[in-house]
Amino acid sequence: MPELPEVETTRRGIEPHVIGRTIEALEVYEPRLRWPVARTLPARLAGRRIVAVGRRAKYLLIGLDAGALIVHLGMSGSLRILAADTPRLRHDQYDLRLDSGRILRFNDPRRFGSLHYTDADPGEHRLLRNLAPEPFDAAFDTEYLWRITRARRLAVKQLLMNSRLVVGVGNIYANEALFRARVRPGRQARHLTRAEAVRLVRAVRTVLTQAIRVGGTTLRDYVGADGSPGYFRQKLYVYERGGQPCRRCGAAIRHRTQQGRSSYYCPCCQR
DNA sequence: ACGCCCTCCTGTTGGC
DNA sequence: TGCCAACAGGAGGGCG
Repeated sequence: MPELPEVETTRRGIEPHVIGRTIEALEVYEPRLRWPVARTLPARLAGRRIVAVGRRAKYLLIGLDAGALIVHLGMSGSLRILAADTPRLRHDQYDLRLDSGRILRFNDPRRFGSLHYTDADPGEHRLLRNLAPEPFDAAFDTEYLWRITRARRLAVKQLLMNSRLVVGVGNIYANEALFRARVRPGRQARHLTRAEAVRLVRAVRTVLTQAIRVGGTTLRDYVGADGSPGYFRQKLYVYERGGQPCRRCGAAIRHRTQQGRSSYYCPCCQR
């Protein structure tokens, strides 16, 4: 599912194809996404030039000469660069037609993705305003994690997946980071030790970095801008490995449902 | 303030 | 073999 590494891979993949290009048209085939795509969007975008492609948490920010697009891939979305005459497939939801003769095409079987336009600073948009610091920012350090875990009774995995506290980490990377930090997903945040906080900050960063390096994780739908899958699935230690031997110690990986989400951990390596 | 739960959606899977 | 229910999950919003 698109988490930070998949969004960053998409950002890097589309950037060279869209920077400096002018948007000829936005064609919306299915406006019923996570939030309805504004009917006024095509008129606003026609003729705008793309000047930057950024990312904040799991949001892609496409900077225009006036305003910006805020794109979310949801849980099954992907953005691809294609020739303008590429036949449409099932679940293609919108196309951004560029003056290069190519299109930026959004495909999303489950329609949890979204597309917004803002004429102000995207960071002030209601979707971005309350997000936690980026995992690679200096602000995301042991001190920060220590502070937000004190007095919190929620499970540390829920904390990692709460975008007001930590961004970019979804179910896959939360499980993987916790394995690397040797902390069980169900542990209460407030019971994290200082040493574990140090390891967890490091683990979040390294797992995201390593995933970005191989183009993210493809379970089913996700592909990068050129249509190629991510290869981090082969590097997973626990996710979707219930019952299989731990790659570190050989014990059977456990699976359990936590707040309706799958958690995986090694009963031997993780405390 | 905190934290749980619901909701959106559809392809896949597993059980009977 | 075929049908249907359960499941998966990002994340905002509602509620206790």
